[in-house]
Amino acid sequence: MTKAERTRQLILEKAAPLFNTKGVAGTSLSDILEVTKLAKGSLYVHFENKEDLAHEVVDYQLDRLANVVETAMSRKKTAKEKLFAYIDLYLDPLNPPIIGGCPLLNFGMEADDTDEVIRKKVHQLVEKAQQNIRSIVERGIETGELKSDWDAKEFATTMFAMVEGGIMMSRIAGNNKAMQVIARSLKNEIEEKVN
Amino acid sequence: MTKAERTRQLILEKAAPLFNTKGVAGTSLSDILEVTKLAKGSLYVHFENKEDLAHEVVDYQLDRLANVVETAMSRKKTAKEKLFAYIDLYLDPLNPPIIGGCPLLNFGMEADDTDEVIRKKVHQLVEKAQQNIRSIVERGIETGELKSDWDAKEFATTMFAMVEGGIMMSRIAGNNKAMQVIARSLKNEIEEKVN
DNA sequence: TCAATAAATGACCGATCGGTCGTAACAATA
DNA sequence: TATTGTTACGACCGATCGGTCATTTATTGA
Repeated sequence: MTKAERTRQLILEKAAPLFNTKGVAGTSLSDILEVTKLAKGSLYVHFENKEDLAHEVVDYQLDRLANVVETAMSRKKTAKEKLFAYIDLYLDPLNPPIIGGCPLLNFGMEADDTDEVIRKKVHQLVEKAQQNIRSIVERGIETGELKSDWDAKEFATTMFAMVEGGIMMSRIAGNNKAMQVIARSLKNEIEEKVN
Repeated sequence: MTKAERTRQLILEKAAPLFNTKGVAGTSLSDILEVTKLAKGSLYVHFENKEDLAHEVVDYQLDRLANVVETAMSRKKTAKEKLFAYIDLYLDPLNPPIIGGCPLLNFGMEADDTDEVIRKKVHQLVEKAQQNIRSIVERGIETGELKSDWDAKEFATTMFAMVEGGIMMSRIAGNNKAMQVIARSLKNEIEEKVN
């Protein structure tokens, strides 16, 4: 890892939680300089401008999220276990694995009307996440673990919506009650589909 | 309505869609001056500062949302019809009744880490919306319209989460497919509980 | 080891930010 | 209609915004 690569990585790591909590518009370069302990000129060695940095930070955060999910699920064998692992990842939206909460929700809702580039990046991962859930259910049906009358695609959509909605509710409430109700409800629904 | 009241109302009306699409941090006073055709000093006749204006705009938007929901549901008689009316309100997140989309989602996700006052305002309406759904289900059970084994509170939480999650997904995707799947799924679930 | 290359610095820039205030225009009311 | 209180105005303020660049310092590879 060259010096440049290390510095670039440092900036992304330090800037990511700022953008994810305060938003892109709400985060200034001086905020980033403060946490990185770098001078302003250094930022521009590694990034074209604030917009470019924001886009790279989004990539960085979405990669992290994808990895967290991937790791948690790959540890499990059965479809049910994998789905439960996914749900468990989001059980505590007030102390989330990624500071500031789900970047899909945060960046997505800020960017939907303001930044087409970010919107598309977020969209890609939203699609991938649903595809992931869907594939697990479909494979579960194929192996006979899950009942075959289950609409995998529809379930993927509703499950994803419930999780994101639950995160929103819990973060707004300042407690995790909503998310716990939702997790229980989702797990019941899955349990009913296990043969 | 005095002159002051009219001007104040004008500012709220014109500023609301700006805040709801670009966010509070992403909206400048000059943006607001442009759409209101007012001079800067006028803003400060009616509001203390930008933060105060933002809080009043949030109140204004949440009142509007509450009214839209209230109006749509009060037209209907049965519990099923009322719940369907609620769902139908959100069927087209790309052309929503409130410009910029659901203010609970927009303001909520921006404010959860940055503005406690807004967070609490949003929280109140989120609670009220759930309570509303819950009451309708409970009354439906009492009148015998709905099956009595239905957990009204849990349903209110999951339904609200699904709708908000569906809005998020559709706005990020740039189409309404996700929301339509969710609406259909919710309506099926309700239909199954009708006696 | 040392020359060539790259990264880091921070003073500096114009633009824009949120906010103030003296003055002019207007509205309300007696 | 005259008077008084209110609203609207916009030049102005200091601070901060995102961004540049000549110079210094550090890294790299021959």
